[in-house]
Amino acid sequence: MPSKVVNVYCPFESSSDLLFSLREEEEEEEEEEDCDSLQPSSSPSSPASTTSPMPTPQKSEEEKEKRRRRGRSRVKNEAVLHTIKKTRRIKANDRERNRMHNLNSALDELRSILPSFPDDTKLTKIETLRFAHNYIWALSETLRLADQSLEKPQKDLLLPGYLSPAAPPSPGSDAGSWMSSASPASSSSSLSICASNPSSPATSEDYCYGHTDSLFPFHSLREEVIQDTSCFAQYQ
DNA sequence: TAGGCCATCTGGTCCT
DNA sequence: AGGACCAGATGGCCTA
Repeated sequence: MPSKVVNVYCPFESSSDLLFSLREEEEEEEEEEDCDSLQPSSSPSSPASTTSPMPTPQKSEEEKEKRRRRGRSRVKNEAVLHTIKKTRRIKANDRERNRMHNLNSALDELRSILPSFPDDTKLTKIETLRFAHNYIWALSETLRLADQSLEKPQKDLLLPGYLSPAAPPSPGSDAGSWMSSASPASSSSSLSICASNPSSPATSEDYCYGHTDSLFPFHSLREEVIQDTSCFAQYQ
């Protein structure tokens, strides 16, 4: 059975603030437990009252003092352990937060080199990863076809115009075929629109959207480009 | 209002 | 032992 996770809202500016507060809290707990630790001497089940012979008043005071000290040190040890656990957790939380921030920064960098869509909505994490995958595939496919066309020039193999970085699709070109080739699956073909240099987003945008806004169903395309995972199979 | 996305916390596991 | 990584849980925010 999964334990219920309780999210604790942290109103503190920093871990040290929180630690300070925790210490105060623990000191209070400690005081309470100290009081408790004094109780057993009056308890009927206390070993002192059952196993040892009746102590003299002086000895009983010493025993009590010893017990007090033992109780205090036990509580102190528990409190220290508790504090150590808490500080470790806080440190681990900080690290985890930083780790996720780094991950998000990397995703932002990835987003920044991917062609953006006209509606300019930020890609979600999963969309970014899928789009990047498809984008890389489209670029490598472009290179492969370009190589082939160099090896077999002219009529043996015609590099589709839309896949040539030097020849982006013209407004009058067949948008349908442009979208439906050069992909492991016809449905993910629109990748080819992004087969331009990722390091030059402006060019990418020109290439991807420059003159084709009126031709291109970008919203459905976005779904298509990002969501299509069929080309994953090629690399699995 | 339901569902999607996200940030954060948390405990477990693996690695150095 | 401590840090990195991971997955589950939870709550907040936003949008259709």
